[in-house]
Amino acid sequence: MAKSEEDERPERISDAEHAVMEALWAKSPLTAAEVCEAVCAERDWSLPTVKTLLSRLVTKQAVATKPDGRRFLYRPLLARDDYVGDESRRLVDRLFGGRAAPLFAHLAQEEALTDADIAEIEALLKELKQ
Amino acid sequence: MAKSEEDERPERISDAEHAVMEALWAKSPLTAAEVCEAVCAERDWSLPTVKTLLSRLVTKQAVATKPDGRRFLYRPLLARDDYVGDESRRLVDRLFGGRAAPLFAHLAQEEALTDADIAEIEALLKELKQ
DNA sequence: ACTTACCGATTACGCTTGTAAACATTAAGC
DNA sequence: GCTTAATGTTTACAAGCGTAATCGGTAAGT
Repeated sequence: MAKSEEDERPERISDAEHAVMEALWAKSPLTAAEVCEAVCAERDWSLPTVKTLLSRLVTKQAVATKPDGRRFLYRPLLARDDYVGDESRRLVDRLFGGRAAPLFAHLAQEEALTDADIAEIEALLKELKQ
Repeated sequence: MAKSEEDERPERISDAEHAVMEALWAKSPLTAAEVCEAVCAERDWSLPTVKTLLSRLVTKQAVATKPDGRRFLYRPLLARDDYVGDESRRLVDRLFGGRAAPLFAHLAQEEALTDADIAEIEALLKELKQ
């Protein structure tokens, strides 16, 4: 295994592509038509658009295909947790110098925190501290 | 005032543009050359690149200019807090259905929370709860 | 006054993204 | 067997972005 050079270039996933990923994370595998059923109404897309996005995601190795008769079944290769973690960290790094507390302060300030959020975060903190 | 149609289209700020904004948020007003001093080394940019980004930011009404002799002084029009708030909310909306608690769960999981963060968040929670 | 150096403005150019049409292939129905 | 409908592939094209060179004006030095 001396050769792992052209390997993992994490290739950012665009906004439109992300919508497709969400559909596949919600349920997979799906055909292109099924993905369209899940997202075309919401985003006002046509089936060809979804197909383009799916191919790009395949190229980016974020989605895998398995032939099923004449068509393909699409399945996420990238785990949602990984994606979400990467994106969150990117934001925190870019805007808050990598520290989460100021992010929290901002969300609190904007009243983006519900009571449930606060309770949940408290519970998490308790766990972290022990 | 019946006419406020061509008004505020919030025009997303790109990644490169954001770097320029950070320089201006750190200190302003600055000349183009001074902005370059602040960011060109880091991002490996040339002065013309910075000038392009500055013009685009002016077009997007995120930066204002004031003539100073033959050159311009650049100053942020968009407040950092507003920008940061918008971006944070966008992320939370897109990835966590608008709820902040799952974001924290993720950051905690990735050990992106330092002890200082935890202490700070606790203090904020205390304030929020009262 | 003439040249020079410094600026903003204009133009450039390849890449990604959003959005899709056109094309090719093939399974299925008549 | 031939047509049609479904499906992936190829091509398209405008807008945004990253990165920058060039142009044109003008203040400053000589």
